[in-house]
Amino acid sequence: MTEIRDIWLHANNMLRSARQIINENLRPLNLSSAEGNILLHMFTQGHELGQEQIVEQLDISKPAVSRALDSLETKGFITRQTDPNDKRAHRVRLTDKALENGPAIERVYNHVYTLAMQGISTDEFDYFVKLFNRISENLTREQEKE
Amino acid sequence: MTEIRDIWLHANNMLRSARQIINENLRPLNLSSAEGNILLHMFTQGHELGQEQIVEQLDISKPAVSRALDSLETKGFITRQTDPNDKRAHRVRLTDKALENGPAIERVYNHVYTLAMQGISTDEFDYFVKLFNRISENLTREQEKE
DNA sequence: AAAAAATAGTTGACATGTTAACTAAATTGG
DNA sequence: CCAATTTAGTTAACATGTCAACTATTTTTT
Repeated sequence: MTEIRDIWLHANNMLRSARQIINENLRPLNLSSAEGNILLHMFTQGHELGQEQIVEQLDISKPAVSRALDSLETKGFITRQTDPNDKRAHRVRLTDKALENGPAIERVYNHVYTLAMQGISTDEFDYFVKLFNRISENLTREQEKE
Repeated sequence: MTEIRDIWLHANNMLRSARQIINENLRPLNLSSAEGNILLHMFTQGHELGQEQIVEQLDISKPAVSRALDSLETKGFITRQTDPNDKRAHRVRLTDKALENGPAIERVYNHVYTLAMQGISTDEFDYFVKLFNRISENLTREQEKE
């Protein structure tokens, strides 16, 4: 019998497994999955972004982004500069080091996505995402009320 | 356009929202969601379980279960006794206090499940869980190889 | 039966996230 | 134009989970 609670088990399991695979495959590059997530986003969505944009687009809290960027900066994958038009804001930019490693990093993520989708058709996948979106919105909407 | 990466966003968002709602609603009972998850499981799956069973059935690591049970024991919701047939193992049992609060706790979780499933039919839901199960297994299988 | 391997649970270190409280800068509305 | 509010980012505290290493038993192998 299908239990609603199974969704939580599956979701947790999917995220944990993916994170573990990503961490393992990023280790040779001296990157964690939290850091890789941000780099991947910047490769595809913009080589220069404000921190606030990263927070919003990746839907992660400001402190989590702040710390991941600290670490990425120390490791030489990004730079942070004060935005001249708004001295509160930081422009985050990918370094050459990041760009050189871009293809390798993208490969790690594509590997995981390919694995996850084995045996699932595009139609099925689209439907799945659509349903997931609805569930996710159902909860977000309610939660904002509280 | 539907992006594979959206699944991760939805999954994270769903789990976070649900956790926050549950935490808020369990707070008056002096329980966290990590603790509530275990109690809920025991209400429905067995008022007396070995720790190892909890680990397996909820798919959470041994240390996480061990610590949540420490806290539940301190708060008086469970007791732990050494299994007479295996002195390594602990029998975890719900206390009267837990049983009294059972209906309230179940209500919190049912509320979240109901919210999440708003506007989604049973058929859609079954299909969703089936697909999720496949994705989850795809990753678990691979990850075990590494 | 003794040595070796497996199992149940705990502890420590750490990964990744959150909220709350703060600073500094920008914006707004009286 | 300036007091009040909002916004970008950081820091501290903590929630929840992981893995690695440990203890204490039990089971298996020889």
